[in-house]
Amino acid sequence: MTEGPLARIRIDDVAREAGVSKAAVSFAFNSPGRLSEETAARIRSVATTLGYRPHPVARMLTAGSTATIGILSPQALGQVFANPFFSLFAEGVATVTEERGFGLLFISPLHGSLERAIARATVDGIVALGVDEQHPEVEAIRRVGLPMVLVDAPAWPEHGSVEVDDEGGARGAARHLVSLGHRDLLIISIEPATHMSDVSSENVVNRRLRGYRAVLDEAGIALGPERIVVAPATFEGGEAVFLRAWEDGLRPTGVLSMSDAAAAGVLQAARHLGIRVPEQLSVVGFDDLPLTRFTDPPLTTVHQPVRRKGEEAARILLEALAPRAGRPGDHRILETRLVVRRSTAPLADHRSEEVVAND
Amino acid sequence: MTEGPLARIRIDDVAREAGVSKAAVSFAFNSPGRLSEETAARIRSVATTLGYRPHPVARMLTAGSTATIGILSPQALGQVFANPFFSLFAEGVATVTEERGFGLLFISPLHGSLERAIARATVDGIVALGVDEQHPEVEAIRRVGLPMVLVDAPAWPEHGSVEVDDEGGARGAARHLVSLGHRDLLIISIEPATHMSDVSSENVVNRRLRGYRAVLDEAGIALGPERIVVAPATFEGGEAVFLRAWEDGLRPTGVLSMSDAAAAGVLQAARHLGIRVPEQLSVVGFDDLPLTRFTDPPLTTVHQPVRRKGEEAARILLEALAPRAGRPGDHRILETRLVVRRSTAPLADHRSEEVVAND
DNA sequence: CCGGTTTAGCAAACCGGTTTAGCGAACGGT
DNA sequence: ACCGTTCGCTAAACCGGTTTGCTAAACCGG
Repeated sequence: MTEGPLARIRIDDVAREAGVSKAAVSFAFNSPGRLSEETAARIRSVATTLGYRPHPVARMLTAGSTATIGILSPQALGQVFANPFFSLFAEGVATVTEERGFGLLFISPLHGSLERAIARATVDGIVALGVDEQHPEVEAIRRVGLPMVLVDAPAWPEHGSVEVDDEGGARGAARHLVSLGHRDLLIISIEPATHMSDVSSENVVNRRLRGYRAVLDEAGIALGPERIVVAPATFEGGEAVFLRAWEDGLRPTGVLSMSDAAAAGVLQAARHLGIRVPEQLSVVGFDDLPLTRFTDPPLTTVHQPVRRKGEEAARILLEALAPRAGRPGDHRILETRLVVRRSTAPLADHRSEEVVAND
Repeated sequence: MTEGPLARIRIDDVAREAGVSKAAVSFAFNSPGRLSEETAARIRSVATTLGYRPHPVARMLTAGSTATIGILSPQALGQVFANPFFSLFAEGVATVTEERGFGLLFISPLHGSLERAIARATVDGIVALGVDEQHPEVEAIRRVGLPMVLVDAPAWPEHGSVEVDDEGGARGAARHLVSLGHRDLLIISIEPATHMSDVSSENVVNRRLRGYRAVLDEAGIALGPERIVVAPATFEGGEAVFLRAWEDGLRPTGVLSMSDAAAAGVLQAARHLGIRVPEQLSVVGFDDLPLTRFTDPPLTTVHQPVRRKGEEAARILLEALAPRAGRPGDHRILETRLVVRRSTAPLADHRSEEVVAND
């Protein structure tokens, strides 16, 4: 494939060929002022004809920095990239790291051990998604002395954090359905183990649930356990769980899904059952991922600024690495907002009765 | 944010604390056999209480390898992650690198220069997407002496490559529509500059176009230039370009799109125009990305094994890094196949006439 | 009790660069 | 003609580990 014999050109090779010391070669690139213009030019020309590139690892070692930051997630990378939420988040992180000239390394469990992966990672700092204070990994990172920013985890003095108002968003979604007259709802939660819409599952799920519940309680709507079902945050997951609920005799007029993908699956299930959306069933998703543009009808959902979350996390981290004047806070809480599209509509009266009867 | 004062623990600190030489400390971790079990244990315990982690960069320098591979793409990372094709590809690469204990670094132009980014990348090898032999970057990589695998680029002795039978896939798509009786077609090509479904645009686009054309020529179907339109590989792009074609008076009964996203946009445009799919319009996409699960109706499309493309690329690269017995070939060509779903149907006769009239 | 082998651990070289300290030659001023 | 700078470059230390070569002590059998 590529050459084996052709050994890499080292700085000494260039020095010898140009008849100077290796220090001179280094100067020729990094502090040309310390050499006569003539010699500097000669050295550079020798270097190019030899095809010399300074060894990045050696350079890192002396520089004491890697100019790279890591994105850490506790799942296997295969799962991570399958998750559109993550892609969007990474997009945000990448935009700012790239602009600042930083590389991006993905850190995931190596042979099952995140700790090992962290120890081996050549990064200046870490953006962690889906871990919170409790996770032992966080302690591991701190021990190594790496700056980090936790996403979707509560603030903490020792590191930066970026959060989103999940609870408020959930309240908005629930309020929307309630104000449309819906009282018979199905909540689709996210299964922790698999592909997650949002990775720091437990907390995010709880916060959203709290939001839904607050509004429903206030509206006097009972929320029995059979009304809260769990599904992986996938198209298939949402489809299956809604079909099952239907078979179980539930006849909700509104669905609150914690993930867009599952919401899209519900749309599909409804179509299959001959239920018209939004006339007979209202569906609200969560996250406002790009996939909402492909659904029919377009999905009403809770928008959260996923890309900006990535941007903010990266910004806070880079700020911590190279503190400058007027540094913004280490902790950010970003807003969520309901985006009403066409998968929700007022409760039709004739159905309302049927529903009550069913209740 | 994180502590500044707390300097990183070095190997000398451990050595001093344990009352041994730094060589001994190194042995305690890497060749425990060279130390008495007792001392080795003592050293390790001192190391853990001190929180010592060997500096990964220093270790790389002596090891002569980074245990990391790079994914290179000529676009900005922001665009890269926005591209579901890429996510899927990365998923494949990540799966095998992770399994083999390798890290994954994303390489993209730094301040506009891919060369610079390559020179700085601490990787043992590179999987390159969207570049071909002509690109000067490829030459740059070779100069640095890094093994690489080119994806969607023709085979070449010096490096590995993974391709897909784009032309055959396109033929399959065209044949499908022709055999359903369609003779009035619209081809939606991919705009090179923006978010691309497939990144090595020029070649991929040409290969697919060649495939479409071969079948249509054979069937005696004229393909005037007004029948080939270009759009970014996005939902909006497909939507807009179809609406424009319609306004221009074109009344195709079948659409061959080189990207799934644009095909989904066509579905949306058709809905907007009151055209029923597939009864009045057949649409075929390309790539078979996950988004096809969200469209209504489900999209007929040309499947290509994107994830496997990533897997194969990574495998070939790792094989080149650590050659083992029975190494598989350096070049792979993967198959494509038509997946017929519900966005295509036989041409209805009454429309056939209207179409001919229109031609 | 002695020579030979093993064992345990150390000092130093090395990986490939950057950076500091310093040295000889050219230069300028008087 | 002499002294103090400045200029241009080099030697050596350093970054933080790993690895090689070696030595001193312990161990062994005869």
